[in-house]
Amino acid sequence: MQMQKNYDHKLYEEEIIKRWEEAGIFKARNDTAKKPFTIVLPPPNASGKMHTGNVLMIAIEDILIRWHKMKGEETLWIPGTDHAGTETQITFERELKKQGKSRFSYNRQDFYEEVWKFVQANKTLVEGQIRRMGAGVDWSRNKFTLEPEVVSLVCKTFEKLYQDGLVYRGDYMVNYCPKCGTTYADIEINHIERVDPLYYIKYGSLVVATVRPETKFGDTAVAVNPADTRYKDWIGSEIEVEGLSGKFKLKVIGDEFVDPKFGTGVVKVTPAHDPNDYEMGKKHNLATVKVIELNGKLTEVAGKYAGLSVFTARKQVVDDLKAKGLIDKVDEHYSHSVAVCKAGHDVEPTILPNWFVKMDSLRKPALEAVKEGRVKIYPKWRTLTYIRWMENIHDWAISRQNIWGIRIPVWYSSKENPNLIVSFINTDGTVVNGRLAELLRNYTLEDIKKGLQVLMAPAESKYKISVEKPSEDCLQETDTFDTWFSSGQWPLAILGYPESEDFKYFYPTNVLETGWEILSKWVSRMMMLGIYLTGEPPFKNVYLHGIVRALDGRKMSKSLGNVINPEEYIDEFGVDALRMGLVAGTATGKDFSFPRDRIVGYKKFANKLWNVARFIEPVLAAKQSSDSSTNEDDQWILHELELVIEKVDSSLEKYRFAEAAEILYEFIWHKLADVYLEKVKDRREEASQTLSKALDICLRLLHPFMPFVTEAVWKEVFLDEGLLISQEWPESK
RNA sequence: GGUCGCGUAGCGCAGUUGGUUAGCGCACCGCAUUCACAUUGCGGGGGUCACUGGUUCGAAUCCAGUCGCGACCACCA
Repeated sequence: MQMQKNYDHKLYEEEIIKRWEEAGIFKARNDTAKKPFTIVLPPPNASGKMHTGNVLMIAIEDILIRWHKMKGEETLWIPGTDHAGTETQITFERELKKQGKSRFSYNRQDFYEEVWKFVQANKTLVEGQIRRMGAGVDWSRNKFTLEPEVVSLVCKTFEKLYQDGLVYRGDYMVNYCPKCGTTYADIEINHIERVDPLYYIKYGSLVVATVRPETKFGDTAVAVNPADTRYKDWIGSEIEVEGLSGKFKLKVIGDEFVDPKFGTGVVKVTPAHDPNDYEMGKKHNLATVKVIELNGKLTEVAGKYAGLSVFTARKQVVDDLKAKGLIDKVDEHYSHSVAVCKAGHDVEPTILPNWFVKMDSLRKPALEAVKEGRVKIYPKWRTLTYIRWMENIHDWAISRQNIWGIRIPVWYSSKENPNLIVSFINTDGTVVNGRLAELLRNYTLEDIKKGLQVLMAPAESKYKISVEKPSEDCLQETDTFDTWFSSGQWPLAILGYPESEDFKYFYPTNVLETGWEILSKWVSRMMMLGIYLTGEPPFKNVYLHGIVRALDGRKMSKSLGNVINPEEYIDEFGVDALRMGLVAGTATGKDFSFPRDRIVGYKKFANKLWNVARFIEPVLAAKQSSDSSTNEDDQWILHELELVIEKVDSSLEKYRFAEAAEILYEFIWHKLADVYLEKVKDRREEASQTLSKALDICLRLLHPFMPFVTEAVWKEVFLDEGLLISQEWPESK
């Protein structure tokens, strides 16, 4: 059948995917005679659609997989999706709000099941998109992070960490968001610049400057810099302060932390609600007085302000201080950075018992593996980012006050812990909360368990860590694991650690390819947990791609309205062009703007290749090549072809994908088509062998980059040879 | 504040350990047009490689500083 004049991607993409699937090309076997090559696909969130970053990620990983497969290795690329705890829950709760409901309308169990249903639909969508990209993943090994085997591994790891003394429950200063009802890890918090009034408040004969006057009820000292001559003599003394509810006394402490240049050089110390004050409090043995409740309201220590929200209280406190003449002055234009959560709410530094993993012993081998070059990071300069992060890491809070996630396997005996604070939905549908001991007078433990929403265990609670429920009188912790705690074990979970054949054959994986922005959040955690459990880093190489920004060069965001939907580009230009354009868009792993021009260019390139084949195919079909001979033109193009094979190989070995793409583009278009094809027009049949060889090798080399058009052309020209993906990678001499 | 990076043609970028006339895509200008492809071909214009100084026979490339930009991390009551 004659080839059409132009290549139309829409006619081929779906059909080619089916041919790969039917041939079972990407289903990996544990073939010990072959060298394994493994990539774990960074699991996209199951809560949304694929974005341009995912496209780039899939494109690069598919290049590696197809390249190694053609080189004869046993390749395995495992797909999966992530439950993305906080993010998914926020998305789902937004949906609930539209129906006039919230997570407090459900007990824990029912809520979890509702989110599960919500996620299933999106998960199917994302999986369909990965498939449409032509990704050579092994769907038979597909996993979701909340499947039983994964949950079981994650819980066992937690138990093991605890047995090794690496888990503790501690009072800790956390970033607590009263609106989200959850704590956030430091790395999840954003700091934004904002202008707020800075109040200068009279503290006896001293004046302190603060943006948070409402926390004054929790002050347990004032601090000055020991080198500050103005206040040196005050250190160690006690000052009497006229407050809103009478006089009180405060110690004056000296601490290097205080910046003499800020405000008056005197700082009020509130250990319960400020991370630095917390540190100072520990150092100077100060009492910790809680002013703000977990619901964001002031506690009884605030006297008449108790029960008010932070902002209301601040306003009233300031008004009352003014009325009493206790405000010295107000700087209305004080610009400072404020910690905000993912949803943009102000974060309340709060003391809350949480589960922590000690980092000290875990980070050491993970740092050394990179420093000693056993794990290589590309581009090389990102190595520094990793090393700096690992050197400065502190203990990791792994508990989240989220429902959507893996529930922490910790148990509190109802008999031993009368002070547990419990919320549950009663059999009549009302929400009841209070101290467990009191609730048990009116309700049965069974009813509480059944309707359980949240429990909060005070610091002194007795607990048991166990994957299995220890006894019937126990309530399970309602916190879940930080998503990064489970995804930090993803390479192990997905390979069936510790017993499976897959794990024994395919671990450690060869390349971990992901965006550099999760180097610290994800890559470092996989390193630590992977080494901790197996003694070996989970991957040998890390390739970090840049972030794809919008056409205007800015970060894509819904609010800017500049988000690019990859599917539109797939429709218009084809998967090959989109993939190749993105891969060629940046050579250094830097962030880059969505390279629309290149995508257009590679669509034309696909057509160019198609027409090169249209030129060559009739020559080969005539099969009169017995009288073929070579002249200097043939020798020239064959020589150039050798160079291309070498260059593409060496570029790929160095993870220089854009370079390899440009080499192929340049050769096929400007040497093979523009020069060589023009020259042989008068002696086509004589050159048929050279033409055949050139096309054959070009298709093989280009296949990992543009799998669809190459496979389509291959079928037109070399049908008898089977699928192109099953051919061997060209070796340079 | 700490760290990493960036500044090369109108725009978007490449330039590997310093080495002949600094490249690529898009855009622009001129010419060609049934012959594989107009999703085309041939030709062309356009750059003090941010600035200053240094190392060198030789610097876009190495070093120091200045200016401008970005990101990450940390954080100031």
